[in-house]
Amino acid sequence: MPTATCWAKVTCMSWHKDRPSGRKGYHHGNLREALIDAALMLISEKGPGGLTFAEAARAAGVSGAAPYRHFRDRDALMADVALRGYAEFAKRLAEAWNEGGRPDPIAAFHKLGKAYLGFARSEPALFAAMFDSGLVLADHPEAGAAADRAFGVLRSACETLASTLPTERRPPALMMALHIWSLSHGTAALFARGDAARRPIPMPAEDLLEAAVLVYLDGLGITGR
Amino acid sequence: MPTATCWAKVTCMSWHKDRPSGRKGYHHGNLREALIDAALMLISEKGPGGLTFAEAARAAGVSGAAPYRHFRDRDALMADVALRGYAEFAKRLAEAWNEGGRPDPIAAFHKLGKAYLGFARSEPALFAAMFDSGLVLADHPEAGAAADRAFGVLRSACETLASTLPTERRPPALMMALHIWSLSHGTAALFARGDAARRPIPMPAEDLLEAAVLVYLDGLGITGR
DNA sequence: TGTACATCAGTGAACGCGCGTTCACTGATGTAC
DNA sequence: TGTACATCAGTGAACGCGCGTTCACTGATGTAC
Repeated sequence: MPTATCWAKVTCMSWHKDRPSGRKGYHHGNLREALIDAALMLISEKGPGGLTFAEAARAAGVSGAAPYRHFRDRDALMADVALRGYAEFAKRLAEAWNEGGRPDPIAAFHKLGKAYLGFARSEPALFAAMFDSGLVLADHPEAGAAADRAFGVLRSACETLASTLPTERRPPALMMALHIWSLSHGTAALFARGDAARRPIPMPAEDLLEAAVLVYLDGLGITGR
Repeated sequence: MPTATCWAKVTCMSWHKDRPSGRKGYHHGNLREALIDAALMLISEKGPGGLTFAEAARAAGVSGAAPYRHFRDRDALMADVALRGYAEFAKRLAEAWNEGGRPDPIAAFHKLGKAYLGFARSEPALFAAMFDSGLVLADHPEAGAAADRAFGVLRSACETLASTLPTERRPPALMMALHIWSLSHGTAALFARGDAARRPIPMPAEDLLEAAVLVYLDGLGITGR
């Protein structure tokens, strides 16, 4: 499976069967995707601040005016990257939860956490666009909706786990989901992100998070036995 | 007590008794502090990417060349802001832990969490310089040392709490500290930060974090009774 | 099937702007005597 | 106490550069007939 970072490139190559090496002649063929791909490269190399319209155009091999056919401005490009990030994020979380779902919900819950960290590690540019770009989700409803979908996966997983407890000891699923999100996000942002801002720790971030989730679930009375 | 954001301004005003309204004549008197103060303002208004050498000079009321007397480049200025951020952060965490320390360590532990969130909320510019500026701590030993001091407070608090348990049920303090840091940082970065990137939730972030810490400590067998 | 035409996507030249950086300079401060 | 001088901190003009943005344009594509 291609990573999201190279997705646009792959898409560009396969967009038209007769255009296997990308561009041919006057028209680019798939500039929008190429710009997003360039944005990912720039963000992962220099951080969200390193994304400029001009350099994205250069990386895509077009003139500086061409991007205006596809994005209103730099912010619109960043928002589109973030939107794709949230969509891919939601997809991966849903896969992690659904695949290991039925037999053992606690194991699936741990897979969900690993998917969170795995996303931060393998897609640092998307992660940065989503969480470090200063983008205000309220200004970008589509991205906000994708983010809500991702959170929805987490929340329904928490509902499933909570429902294994008798009602009088059952925690609110929303609270539980916010707790797990905070824990996963803190671990990812501090110790698992795939860029230079990662802080080194003497154990895999996955182990750290799994231990924390175990302790937390234990505190709720969800022990897996 | 003045916030750190206005600290430089206060310092500038009181630096020389005979210079109550700041600058007087050719020399600025305290430009270094004024530049840091300007940097805080710019970061809180436009994010870490919005900090430029030129605009900081303008905000401090000096020519564009003046900052070079005090900082090698923009990065050095950002690093100094982050250093101050970590120092102030460590100080506030230590105060929170020490003030409510003796009688009830669990209450003090919750105060520590509130201090983390309070810092993110009241000093968004310092918080962004520390965690969202792309600064690599390994390149700035002083800032790294201040960050280590902050983490040290958390770690010794965890040691105190862990030592209330019998040795066979005692968790490693390092792991515990990393868990609490992840949880606090995730909550702060997602729900408590004092800028536009904060995500709205239907309860105070402090309550959310306190509940999570309670559950977590419960999971470790630290119940406060 | 061929041709005329509308539409689309990218060109390249141009402009203003703000940033980073250097430079010789100059006003203020402090200190040696 | 006064004076000469070294040092320091900031000036302002200058330069190159890259970015954002607009514009009339042009080559390619698709479609009506």
